[in-house]
Amino acid sequence: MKKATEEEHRQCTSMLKPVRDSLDVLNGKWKLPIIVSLTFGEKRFTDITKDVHGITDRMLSKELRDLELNGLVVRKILDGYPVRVTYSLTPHSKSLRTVIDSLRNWGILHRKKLNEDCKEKKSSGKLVSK
Amino acid sequence: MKKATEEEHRQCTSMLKPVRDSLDVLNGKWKLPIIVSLTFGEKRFTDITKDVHGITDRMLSKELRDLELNGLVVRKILDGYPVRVTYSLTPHSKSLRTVIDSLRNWGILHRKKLNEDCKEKKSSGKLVSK
DNA sequence: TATAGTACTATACTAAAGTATAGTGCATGG
DNA sequence: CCATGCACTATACTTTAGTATAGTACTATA
Repeated sequence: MKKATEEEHRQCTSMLKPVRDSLDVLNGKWKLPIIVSLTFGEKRFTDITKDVHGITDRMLSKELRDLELNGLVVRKILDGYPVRVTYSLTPHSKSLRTVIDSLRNWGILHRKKLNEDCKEKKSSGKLVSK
Repeated sequence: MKKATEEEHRQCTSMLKPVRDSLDVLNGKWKLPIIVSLTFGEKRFTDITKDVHGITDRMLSKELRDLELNGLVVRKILDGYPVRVTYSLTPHSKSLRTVIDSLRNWGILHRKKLNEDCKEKKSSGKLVSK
């Protein structure tokens, strides 16, 4: 039995490593939302601002830089009179699709769950969430 | 074309909402790692500490409370001489499995990608990550 | 008797994430 | 000529996340 738990621990560690690698790159409130916005195609700075409700210019600017450094986003400058800049996903960041889909599905499930729980104990009014 | 972008914007928003719901619940450096640890079965406080490398007692204690409030973790007290406490996943948090798997797979992929990029420009030595 | 384990909490702190507000330079539209 | 849009940057700030260290009350073990 002692042996089994140690084996479990090893398994757990090897499962955790790549999960944490992902979390390191995708951390924070905004990176995934920005990527979701860009899954709908190349966009400009202000377009992303409009999609990702509540983000400030400063944050968007910073997060785009981070994502570019990590090879998830490409920045293209189109010269013209008002210089235009577009952002788009790299093939690599397109592989995040399954991550995003699973988060999206879970989000839907979780909200449904909260509603159900809410109905059960209607009076208590707890919603929790965070 | 104007119409199409507005339609896209609506689509994007409705995709983003549940993704952000998930992120709100799973935010931070530790929640998913803790859940991963518990996917291997009921565990005690110190066992989780050992699995989730680097977490402090304070953080673990706080995050477990958060997760319990959100209905993702159950705390059981087994009375005995040294009082023992165990934590386990709820059926609801077991539905996070696909989220975790996708993050894990992407983490593996991303690390592979970094290594490849590193080989290409061997001299430059950039690894970036964060 | 001393040490270590169990499941934490308390206090104090630093660092990182995020917000608020304003400003820049250039161009077009009314 | 004034306002607005574009793609940002700068400054200053607050909030949250996370770290470090210590301590508690109890028990079992050496």
